[in-house]
Amino acid sequence: MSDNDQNDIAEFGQPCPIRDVLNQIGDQWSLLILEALAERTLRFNELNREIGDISRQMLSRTLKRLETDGYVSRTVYAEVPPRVEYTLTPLGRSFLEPMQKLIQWADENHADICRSRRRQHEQQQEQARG
Amino acid sequence: MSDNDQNDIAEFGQPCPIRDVLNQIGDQWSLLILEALAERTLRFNELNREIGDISRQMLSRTLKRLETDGYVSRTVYAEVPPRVEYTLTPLGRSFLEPMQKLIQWADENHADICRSRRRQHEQQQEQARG
DNA sequence: CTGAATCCGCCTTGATACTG
DNA sequence: CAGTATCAAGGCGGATTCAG
Repeated sequence: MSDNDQNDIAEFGQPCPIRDVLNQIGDQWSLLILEALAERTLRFNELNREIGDISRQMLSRTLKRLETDGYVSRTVYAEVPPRVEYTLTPLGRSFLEPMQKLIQWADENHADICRSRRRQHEQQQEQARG
Repeated sequence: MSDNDQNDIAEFGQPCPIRDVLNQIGDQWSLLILEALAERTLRFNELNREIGDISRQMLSRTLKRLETDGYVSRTVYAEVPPRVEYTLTPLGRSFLEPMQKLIQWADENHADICRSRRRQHEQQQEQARG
């Protein structure tokens, strides 16, 4: 598999930390999952219902990656029917602290961003007509 | 004209603020550009050199989107040869404040994440052999 | 110098169906 | 219940070329 050391960068992360982190959690679903798990431990299908519009496919993949990176821990109970619980690790929990600041910023400034988009869009329209 | 003419939701933003923001700046280059501009105002080719491994194509695209969203302002000087300067808007500057916290977190925890990846990877290797 | 336009490969994502 | 396998589609990013 990793017969050479060149693959290590690809497998174990870029040298730039923030780029690596953003690549991992900047996708469609990771943050939503982490926030859902911030409330409480959840099972697979509970997460599925909680998020609503995620497919089991993507939920499974994203959870696996979050687990690989150490944000989430996965516990399997030897029961019938099977039960698997997902919960935040300390790392995942600590990640949400700075992220909350960013979420707050997004909430406060999203309207401005949309306004800017609208304005730029209208200017382009005018230029197109002019 | 543009790469694609999308519908209003794509142009003016998703209803969820943080998802919208992350989709915009969570790409390969946006954050690097914002950080470069946090130091000082830069011209197009200065940015190109500063970042190093970005193509002019992507630099142009990303700058345009950052301008559209209001993070960056673009000033054209009527000179020969042409000169275009990019600088952060107040919005862009305010965005970097919470983002700095996240960058700091990434710097501090990146090693842990890589360690976790390595460990998970080795466990999978063992399971494959077992 | 500062981009825009075009073409193209890859990766992510989604839909669907199947397994234990 | 908790996933995995497979296939198809679209977006992202890169290389190259053209333009003002």
